[in-house]
Amino acid sequence: MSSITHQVFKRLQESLGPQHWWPGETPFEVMVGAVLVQNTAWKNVERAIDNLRDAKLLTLQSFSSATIDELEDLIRPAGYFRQKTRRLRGLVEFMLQEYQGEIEKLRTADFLQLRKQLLALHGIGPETADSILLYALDKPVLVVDTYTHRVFARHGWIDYSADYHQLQQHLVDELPIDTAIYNELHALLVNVGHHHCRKTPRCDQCPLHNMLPASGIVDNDARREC
DNA sequence: GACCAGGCACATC
DNA sequence: GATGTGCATGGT
Repeated sequence: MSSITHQVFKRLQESLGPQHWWPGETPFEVMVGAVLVQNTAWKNVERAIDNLRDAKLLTLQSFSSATIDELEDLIRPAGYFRQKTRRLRGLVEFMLQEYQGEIEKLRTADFLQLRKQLLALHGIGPETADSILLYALDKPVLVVDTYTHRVFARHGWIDYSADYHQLQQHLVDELPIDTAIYNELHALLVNVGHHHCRKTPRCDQCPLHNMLPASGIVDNDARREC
């Protein structure tokens, strides 16, 4: 018997197809994007990443030797540019200090240990850490976000008060441990978040639109959900 | 002009 | 533990 979460995954996958995430070329670029996208539209992140690429600063080494002023100026379109510049410099500094700036050493480390180290950095919270682990380093870690919370809470599949870890654990418990599934599921949920849940709430185009809450009772919030 | 976007840290009660 | 606020740009 298939869990709700697995049904959601299959349904999204069937209607939306492969998502080809993360939209970034190198592990370092993925990490930069993971920080820059914090509470920000991806379009704005793209501008900042393009700026960094044009300035040849999309490598760990060049990024670390650039000046703060230069980085802030290039990162500006992504918003919160002073904070994000400091956060990225902190992340880069960490990787240089603890892993000699070598992605391969990050990749071969114990990922649960690495997760703790990332969370200890200023400005790296659970979603950013998990995005780095999954999308930059291919670790079997499921990323959850506000869209995930919104969809699952409004359908009554989890409690509104569930925190990041509770939501993540619930989903993982209902899925095989599989990096490819984690990769696609998060991407698919962001996709529906962008195209349905906000712009056209409760539309019949949404892949999840007629999936009923666990209780069978549709509350006002769930009614607004796709 | 208001509201929002793939968070996070910090203050206050 | 819950709730509120600052951070900042660009699109709708």
